[in-house]
Amino acid sequence: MASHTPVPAALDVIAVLQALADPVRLDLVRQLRETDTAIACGRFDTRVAKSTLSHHFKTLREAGVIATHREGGQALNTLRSAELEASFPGLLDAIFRRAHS
Amino acid sequence: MASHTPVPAALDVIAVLQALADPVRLDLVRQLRETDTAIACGRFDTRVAKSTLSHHFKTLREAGVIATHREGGQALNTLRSAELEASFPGLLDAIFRRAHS
DNA sequence: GGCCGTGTTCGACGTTCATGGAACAGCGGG
DNA sequence: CCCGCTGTTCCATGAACGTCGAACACGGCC
Repeated sequence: MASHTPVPAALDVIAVLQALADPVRLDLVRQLRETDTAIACGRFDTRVAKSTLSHHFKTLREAGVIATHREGGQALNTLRSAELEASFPGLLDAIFRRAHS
Repeated sequence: MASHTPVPAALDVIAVLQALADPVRLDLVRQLRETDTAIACGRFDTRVAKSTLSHHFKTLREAGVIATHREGGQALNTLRSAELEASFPGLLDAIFRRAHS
């Protein structure tokens, strides 16, 4: 299951930065941030294989950047904005203010 | 030479995040940020070998996070705070507000 | 039950990376 | 001139990473 990955107790700076320091993952986070609604794994705009996508989601989940909850047949992903803002206020703002591509 | 590495024209988000997403490098940046003065490569508080340290400095330099200028017998490193703030305002603040090595 | 859509897991492959030792270059001081 | 200090480069090694295809698990739906 997707929710099998435990949510980290405290957000680790290195883990979060490593999770965001990848073009594909940063783009996923960007899409989550733009819509601000839960997005199923298969609905993202990306060119990588679905197994690769699943791996990236796992990385983001383990870093505490996103949360995944099953609903119906699909896994809905949400950005953990509140937790990120609590640990690193302004981080995503700083990254995406100029982050294109 | 240290100054042989050209300063990147525009700061790349991925490169900056990758540069900061390493415990050793993040600690180097933290030390530079705390003192806010130029620090020679050998003056940093770290446990890695000097060749490893040189490699990390190269990474930080190529990402545009730090600048190195030779003076006397040693290479003085400075944090490129202005450029970082211009490209990603509040990034370092967000990272180090809670980043306790 | 059988099928299909959705995600995850499992190798596997190639690349990148962090690390350290050794050798080298530049520079200053005796 | 030679020695010591500082930092870089070269090479090697082991680990981690990104990528994909195939196989599997789960849940609706006909």
